[in-house]
Amino acid sequence: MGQLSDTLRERGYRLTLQRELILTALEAVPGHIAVEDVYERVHAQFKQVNISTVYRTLELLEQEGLLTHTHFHDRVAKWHRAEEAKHHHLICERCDAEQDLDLAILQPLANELTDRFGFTPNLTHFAIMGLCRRCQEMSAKPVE
Amino acid sequence: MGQLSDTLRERGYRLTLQRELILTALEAVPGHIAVEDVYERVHAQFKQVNISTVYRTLELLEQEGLLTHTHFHDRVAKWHRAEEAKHHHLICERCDAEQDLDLAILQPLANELTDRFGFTPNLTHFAIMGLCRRCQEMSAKPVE
DNA sequence: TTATGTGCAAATTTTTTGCAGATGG
DNA sequence: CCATCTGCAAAAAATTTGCACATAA
Repeated sequence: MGQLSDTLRERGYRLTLQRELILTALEAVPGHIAVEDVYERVHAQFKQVNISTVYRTLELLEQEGLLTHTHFHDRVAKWHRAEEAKHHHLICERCDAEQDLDLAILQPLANELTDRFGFTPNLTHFAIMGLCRRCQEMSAKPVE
Repeated sequence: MGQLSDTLRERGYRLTLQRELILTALEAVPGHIAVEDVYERVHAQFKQVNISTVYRTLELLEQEGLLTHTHFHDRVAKWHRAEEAKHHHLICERCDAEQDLDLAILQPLANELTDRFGFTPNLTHFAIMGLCRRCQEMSAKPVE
């Protein structure tokens, strides 16, 4: 089916029902997703799936370079497909909206960091927090 | 003494020995510091200080806008003085070295995000992970 | 058949909280 | 004096692990 499962099978991993469900859940969600959310989606379909299997599968996928995780302002890990690493995210701190961001827009900054400091940024783990247009307009008129 | 304690006192908070020690520890460390590290430094000097006091003090300082915290690739919160938010950090994923980064270098990117997407990035919480020059040179010749 | 994967329950790690007693101003 | 802080111990939240059993290939 999905691209992730193909890759796993090709590399000699077993395709269990649990893994299929987890992979499907990941493919259904465009942006970042917490372990807990993966678990809920999977568990809704198949009760006896355990959350430790979710953890183990995500870890496996990360080892295989298919997934990465980041931590935003809280301590909960958020996962997303490595393939999507081409376009990164602007994440609104207030409403959690995610907007895609093309890698190209970060390139000038990346080049400058390399030129000036010899530092090679890892843009795989990259998301910029802030306020989206809508929330900013709302915060113009006081709400709370 | 330190600038942080002055500010706290001015705002009507009590300056306990615990707080003094925590503030001194924070002022002694330039970059990011984990709760555990603050605790160790403080605890070394004054045995009966409890780690929950460290948590509570850091939280208070964040409320007062004197400190911020971020999460890097692990789930442990890393704290740093808000005053230092003017210059951000390049952090090496391999050796943990931190290099200061002037806000100015991020300004073109910030402007572009605002112009193109109406998105206002929160540069308070900003650190770029990657490989520093030294680690990169080392990884040229295989080590492991 | 059997190496790999899973469920379960218990352990770890990081952080938070309730409460009774201590203390700065 | 007394509102604010702290220590302690226990709870919560997120994640990891050991082990016996299950199962994809």
